[in-house]
Amino acid sequence: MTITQLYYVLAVAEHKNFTLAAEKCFVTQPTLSMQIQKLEDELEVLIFDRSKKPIQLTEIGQKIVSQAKNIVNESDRIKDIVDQQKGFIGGEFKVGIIPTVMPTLLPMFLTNFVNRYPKVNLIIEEHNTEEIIKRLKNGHLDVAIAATPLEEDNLKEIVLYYEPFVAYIPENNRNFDKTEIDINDLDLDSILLLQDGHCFRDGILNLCKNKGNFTDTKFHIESGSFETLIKLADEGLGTTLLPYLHTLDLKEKDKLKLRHFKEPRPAREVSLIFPKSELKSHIIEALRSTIAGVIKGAIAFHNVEIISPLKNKKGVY
Amino acid sequence: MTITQLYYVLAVAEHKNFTLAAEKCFVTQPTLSMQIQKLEDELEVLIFDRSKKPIQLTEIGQKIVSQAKNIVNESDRIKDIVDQQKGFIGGEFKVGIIPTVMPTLLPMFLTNFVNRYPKVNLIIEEHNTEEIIKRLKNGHLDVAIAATPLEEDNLKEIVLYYEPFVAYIPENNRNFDKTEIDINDLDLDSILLLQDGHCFRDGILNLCKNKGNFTDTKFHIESGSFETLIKLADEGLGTTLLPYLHTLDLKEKDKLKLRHFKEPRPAREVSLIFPKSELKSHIIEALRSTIAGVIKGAIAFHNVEIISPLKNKKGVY
DNA sequence: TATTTTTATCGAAAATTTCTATAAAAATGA
DNA sequence: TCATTTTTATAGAAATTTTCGATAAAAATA
Repeated sequence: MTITQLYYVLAVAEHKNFTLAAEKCFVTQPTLSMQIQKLEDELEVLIFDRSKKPIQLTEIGQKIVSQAKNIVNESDRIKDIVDQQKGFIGGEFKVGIIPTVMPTLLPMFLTNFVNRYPKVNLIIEEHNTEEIIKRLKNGHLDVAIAATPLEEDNLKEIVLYYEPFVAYIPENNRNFDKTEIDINDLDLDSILLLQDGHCFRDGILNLCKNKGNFTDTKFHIESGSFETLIKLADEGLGTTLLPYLHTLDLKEKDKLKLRHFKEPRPAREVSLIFPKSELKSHIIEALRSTIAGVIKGAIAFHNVEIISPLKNKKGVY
Repeated sequence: MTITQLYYVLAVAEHKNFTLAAEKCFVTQPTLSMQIQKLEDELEVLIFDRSKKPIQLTEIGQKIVSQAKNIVNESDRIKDIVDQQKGFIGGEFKVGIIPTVMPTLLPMFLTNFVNRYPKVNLIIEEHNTEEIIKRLKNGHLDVAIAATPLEEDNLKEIVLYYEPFVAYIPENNRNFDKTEIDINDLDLDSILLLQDGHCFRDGILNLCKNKGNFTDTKFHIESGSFETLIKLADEGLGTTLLPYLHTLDLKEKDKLKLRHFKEPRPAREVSLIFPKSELKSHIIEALRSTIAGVIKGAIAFHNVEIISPLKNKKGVY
């Protein structure tokens, strides 16, 4: 059994087609067919059911593929280990970002980073927090950007910045006339939230719980994007909370509906998260310093007391 | 990079000698030398420092070896997965056993098992509970026999038997004349115990704690074997507790010093422990049924109320 | 310094992987 | 249904890789 054979198996498992898989592996179809046959002979099992179209994995084939992924993954890491030791900043680098951070943060650092580290092949993926944790742990992501603290075993967190929440209050709302707003002013039943799984929502709910005024009311109107929430709020369906960076993109007339919170301001902690093994620590540090550089100009609320929703934790940002 | 090359690296790392490593791999020394050079060329690092005698791993070499172990381990599992699917009972099977179970249980089932499953290459290792958990999780053991419950993530437990504790009371002790003994009769300060790390000791301490009369006294006399404890007890240094199976091997005159407990009897739960992935479930079941068969005759206290020390759990054994 | 032990290098032999060409089988479409 | 297309398997040759035996070079030992 060779690692190459396992690669070939994974390619066929993915594309369900020997010819296509061979192309992706940059070999001819007979080469790939023979190598897979050799492996099947050695293990004395059929990995693929070739009678089905498209080709299917056999029961045992599924288990073999799953283990083959492990092996190929682990063997790819050898290269990473060597790069790490050499301090080489380059190679494939997979970054996971949560949806509520992606559109605002990514454009701020992307160009900067790829110019500074041209040898890094950056792969950005959007996932929710749960998926991000899973992928960091199984090695499908090298690093992630998400709301913290997560306090997950084997994962390390480095805070990038604290992003305050800003209330978006439509004109007909009773709080519209206030210049600054307090958390307790908000009617929790009418806060519009993001759908489950988005950590930003978790953040807000925890915040409310921590303030001791969280009621178990069901929020029937939930959306996956702030754009929708803003429109719903404008329709008079309630208020919503926006992370500060999102408010920068609002239309001028919508910006008039923003109300900052009184101190301690609710904020979310946004961090770099990565496996404790720190396999790509040099690239991670490169990413951290790039983001730190661009964020400094954008979030200028230094030394203001804030309160982080996920941990009711006070800090200075 | 090939799995074979990684095997070769591991062999040299183990034997610190190319010639010897080549022998163990059943290839000639030039073959092994060249393959390792090829890998070093591909990774562009030196794995071994050949200037030192005996040969040493470089810093990066250590990391590569550690990862190579992973990869080789994971690739060996492919064979296990196939065997598992086929229901084949054979191949390498590593069993870990704690020291306080090893000498009594192993002789009872070993011959029986190897006769019944001649294709299994049984490898027995003695480790303490902590080490066993580690090795089950990293794949160095297929199954283990230890005192339970452990309640470890990713490990499954199947109870083999409940083994009562029997008090060993020297003649000069105030409890010697009792025919049956109660847990509360024992003077905790003078119970002789096994040294730390042996789960049997943990078992007794928990038992005492559960009975609510555990004092934080330091036990200055601690030993690694029951034989020593018995001798110490005979010297008048206190009493000790023995697992039932150990009492069967005592000399006749020492058996006179044994006192069984009143119900509910203190007992330890001895279980098979294995990864939830159940890679070798057929062999594990074969082992379980073999042990169950021989233990039935040995521990004949069925339907007697017992109390298990690790969980203050009552059950019938 | 001679001897032994150990590792590296060389060229040939053996084994393997891959390729091209083509056959066989299956799916598609008129 | 039958020709056409698509897909996989097979065969033999070429290329590559792995291994070996012989031996050189280097290091350790006596």
